[in-house]
Amino acid sequence: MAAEGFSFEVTTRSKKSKARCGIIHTPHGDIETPAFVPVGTQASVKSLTPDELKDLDTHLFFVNTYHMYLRPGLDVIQKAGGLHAFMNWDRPVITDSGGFQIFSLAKKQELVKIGDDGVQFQSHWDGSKHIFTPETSMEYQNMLGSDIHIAFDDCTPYGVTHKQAEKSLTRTHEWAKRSLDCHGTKHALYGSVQGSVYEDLRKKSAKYISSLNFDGIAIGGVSVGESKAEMAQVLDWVCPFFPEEKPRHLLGVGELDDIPVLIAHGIDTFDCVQPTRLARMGYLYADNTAIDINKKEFAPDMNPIVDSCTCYTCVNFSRAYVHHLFRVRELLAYRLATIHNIHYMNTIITHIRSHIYET
RNA sequence: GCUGAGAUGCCGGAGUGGACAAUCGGAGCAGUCUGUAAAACUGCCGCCCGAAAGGGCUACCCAGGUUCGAAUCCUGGUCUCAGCA
Repeated sequence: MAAEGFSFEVTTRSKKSKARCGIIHTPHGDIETPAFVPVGTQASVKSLTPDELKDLDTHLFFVNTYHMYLRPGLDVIQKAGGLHAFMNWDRPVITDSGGFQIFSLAKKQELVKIGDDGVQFQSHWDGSKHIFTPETSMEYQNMLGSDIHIAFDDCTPYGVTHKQAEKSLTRTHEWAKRSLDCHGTKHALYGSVQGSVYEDLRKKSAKYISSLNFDGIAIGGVSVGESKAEMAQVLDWVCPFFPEEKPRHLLGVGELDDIPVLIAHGIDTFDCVQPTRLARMGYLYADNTAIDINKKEFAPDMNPIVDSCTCYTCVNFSRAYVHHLFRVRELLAYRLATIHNIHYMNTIITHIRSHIYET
């Protein structure tokens, strides 16, 4: 039984690779795949308005349940009429389960305690303690009303032993089952594949998650410190097990050079902080790399960031101007940079899509 | 002109006899960033040698002096600011 109003169709398959084009249908509209999914952790893709996101041809973005739960609080979002109404975004939204924060908050400080039943978080705002379980994560995501939910999982850091990864994976699988059991069909739910960099665990996980009645597959536990070769290998192991008719989301990946690789593996959507974060640091995509617009050499440079780029930033402003804005820390800098980087990402993907159509 | 305050590295600004090449900001320079505690973080930041440890040199307005030792104390300059005439 599929989630209400949710379906996926593959429209084209590449003959050269596992790449495919498709459409994810959701109650808030369609998502053409492959697609880059910008991250808007706290119900905002930093510095952009929803209208700007739409103009960039973004159809789906990523919000974090843990962050929404802490602030503004789910009661506020419910009062607003759900996440979509709260943010004034009428296109689809995908929410994270909170699973990644186990990894992320534990990395720097001990803000997290993991047990088999669930996880105790200490709020990064005020230190107050909160418990997330598969059941509460599903409940919270339902309260948010996002279109795609992710099962509660345990993301292992790079360097864990096989034994640790196995223990964590067992937990993730139990949590996957529990997530599914209590979730309902009002929204789509993706199961999360883990297993670190171990072939047997990854394959086991891919097989298991594929066997359950999820609406889609999420691959987690990558881009946590392993090499790009290792990441590609994980995709090699895992992707053949996935049902063709289900969409696959790769969690947290999306550096420029990752894109062709992940698409060739048959990934349909992928989210990543990198393009928007780099933008805010002044790193702007150009010629398949990023230029640091803060550098002095750009001070008198009257060219656009990228000559051929048709984004709002490149059409209207020079490198010199964007350089200036960053140097004096004007807020417009972050916005113009973010617009450019998302546009750049989307342009690359559109290009790859058309390539898949042709082959 | 009188009275008072002060002059510190690119800038702001600590330090008021040894632990000072000099706290801390800012600027500058370099680097990091992949399900965002990120408009963040890290390093360098007098000159020379060294990968580093470390060593050498020149330094806290100028000129003298006291002292084993001075950015710090004394004398005399120069300049700046505030108040009063």
